[in-house]
Amino acid sequence: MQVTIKDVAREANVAPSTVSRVIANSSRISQKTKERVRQAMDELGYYPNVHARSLANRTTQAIGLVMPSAATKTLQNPFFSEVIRGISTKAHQNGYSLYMTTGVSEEEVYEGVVSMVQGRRVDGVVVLYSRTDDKVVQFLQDSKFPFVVVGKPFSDSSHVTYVDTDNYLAGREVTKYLHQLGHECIAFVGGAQDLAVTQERVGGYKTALMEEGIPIQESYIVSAPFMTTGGAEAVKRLMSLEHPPTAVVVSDDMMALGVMSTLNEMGIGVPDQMAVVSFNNLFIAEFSSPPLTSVEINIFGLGFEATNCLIEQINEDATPYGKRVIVPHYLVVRQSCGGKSEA
Amino acid sequence: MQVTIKDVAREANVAPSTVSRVIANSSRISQKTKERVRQAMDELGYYPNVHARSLANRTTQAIGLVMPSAATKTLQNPFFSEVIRGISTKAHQNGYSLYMTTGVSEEEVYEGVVSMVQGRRVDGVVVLYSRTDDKVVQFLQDSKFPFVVVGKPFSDSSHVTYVDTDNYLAGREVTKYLHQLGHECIAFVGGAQDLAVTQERVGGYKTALMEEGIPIQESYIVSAPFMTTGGAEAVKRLMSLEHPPTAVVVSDDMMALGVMSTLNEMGIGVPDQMAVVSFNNLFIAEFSSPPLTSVEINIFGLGFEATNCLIEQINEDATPYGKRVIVPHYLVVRQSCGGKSEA
DNA sequence: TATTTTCGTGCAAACGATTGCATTGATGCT
DNA sequence: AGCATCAATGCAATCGTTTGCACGAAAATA
Repeated sequence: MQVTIKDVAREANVAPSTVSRVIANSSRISQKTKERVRQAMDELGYYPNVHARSLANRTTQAIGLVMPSAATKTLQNPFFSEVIRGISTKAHQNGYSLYMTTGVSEEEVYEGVVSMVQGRRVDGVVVLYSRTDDKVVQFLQDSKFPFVVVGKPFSDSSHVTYVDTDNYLAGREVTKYLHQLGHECIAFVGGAQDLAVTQERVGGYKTALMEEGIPIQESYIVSAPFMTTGGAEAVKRLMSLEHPPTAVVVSDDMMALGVMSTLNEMGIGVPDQMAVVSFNNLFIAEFSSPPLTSVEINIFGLGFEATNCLIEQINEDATPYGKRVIVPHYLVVRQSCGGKSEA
Repeated sequence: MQVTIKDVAREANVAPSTVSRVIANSSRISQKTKERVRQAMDELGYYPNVHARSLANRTTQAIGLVMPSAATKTLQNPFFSEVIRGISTKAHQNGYSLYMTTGVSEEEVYEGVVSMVQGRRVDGVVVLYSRTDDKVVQFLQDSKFPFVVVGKPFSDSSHVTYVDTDNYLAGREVTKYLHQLGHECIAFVGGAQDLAVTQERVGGYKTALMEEGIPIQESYIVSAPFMTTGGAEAVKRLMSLEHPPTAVVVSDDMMALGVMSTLNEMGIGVPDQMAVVSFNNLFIAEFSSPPLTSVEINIFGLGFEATNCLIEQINEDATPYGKRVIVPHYLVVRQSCGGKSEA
């Protein structure tokens, strides 16, 4: 069926081992032989069998992707497309390809990861989320398998390498930005509470308020599942308060879309009656109306850097100390907060 | 290092072959032995090595994904997240996992596919686009490798199985819809011309005009690369015509966003001064302003069905006749065309 | 010229499973 | 009791590479 290394060897009048060395471009083979073998290779249309190769040298040239358990819903957020784009770019540059399993339940995802690791299907793993008490991260750490997480891991974060945005800082900055625009009643709408992002961003938000001498009101802090629809409920809850806020920090552009759409239905104008600022600066931020003021966090870069770290980790055999990479962010001012004048 | 089948065999006092048969749940092994072996397996924490397995039984339980060459830009369109979501769901249900290579040039993608197929890395392939004269499809067909394309393939489409929307019909329907709303000057803004989608949709558009007795004006048909930014140029060109259109059919929601945003800048109101209808019904359609009237094409379903066909094809050894699956679509009326009254 | 290095290559044993065929002991049949 | 049948398991070859080691010839050294 398949053209094997033996066929090539026969054609070129050498031993299979020689062919193998030619593939690896070993310096121990003479130029002349190399050429002869190479010619035989493309005459026969030879392609190495990946599995035989992986089996023999215990390497796969593939990296595994771990998505949040509800892969189903989650993949809808362009965040993931974008981070995968970053991962895939770097991976491809280094001759790695991508491998992904999905699962509906958290348990399924975990099983997927285990069999991917134990089954030696990949050389390393990048984890695309980070939540409290996550079995996956724990497992990877215990098995001393190369991995990096996008986002800040909880447990023992000093020993795991991760790449992240400084979400705490970003949360603080945007809150201060709103305050500078004159807002005193600033609310926060966040995604799932067990996600690191949410916690960091809300932490920054609180700090900013404190620093500005504004009391923190728990009723101003609402959280909802990470999608557009969640925004609706959040808004309704906020607007039914005795003193509704005049500005809101939303933890994700997608959710901000939901928030704005609901505000619109309720006849509340953005930015006149409510300022909205959010995070991620997805392409939709530019085309919503009004266009969203949002924090550009360079999602592509997160994926790219993560893969970079992972590949480093795969290549060094020493289990590395946890390394952390912070990808810089900046606020992109559009129209959802008014304050166009602000730099 | 790794726990192998031999370790399990030793532990359970049987031969490796018996363990293998237990894994495959062969009926030739007695219940008693099965249990003993299974116990040994999880005592030792055994996981089969995927590559050894693939090598021996010439199967991988993995499906390859082929993205358009400019994977880089393309992945930004939520279309791909969504179709992958469908693919991944079905794949996972049947114990397959996903494998993707990417490449920046068309040539790189092609090489990726070839080595994925010849290297026996996957059992089948789903191609996520279809353009004229595509080497990839040609190659897959020549190698008699199981594959299915999402979208309508050009060459010899009778022999390749594909799943698609009836884009021709959809194009015709939306055009008629606009006509029913009273529009006579209807333009078409499409994506890359060598994509099957574009051609089909514009075909339907033309047919509808003919059927309604409206002459086709070539200047009303513009095409631009498949993203938001392309929309801007298209609009400018259309609005500088002597008789600008009063309605426009846009080939993709993303592009429609660009179109609407440009119209907005130019002070042209939607839907009052320009009706806009588009395709795909991405989540953003719901949250744009005004919310987009768009054709729901069930992208998830496209991916899901495609994978279904692929798996069928993998399991039958007979090379199947090209099978075609058309996933139904329907118009979701929102506000970008006005005509709320229309059913 | 004899002896050590170096260079280029081949041999054969892994890597960790699967699977056709042989083996064995028990059972059924006459 | 003798023989065929059958169920349960083991043996060993195979899948297509890689790689440590051995080997002969050529080059370098003494």
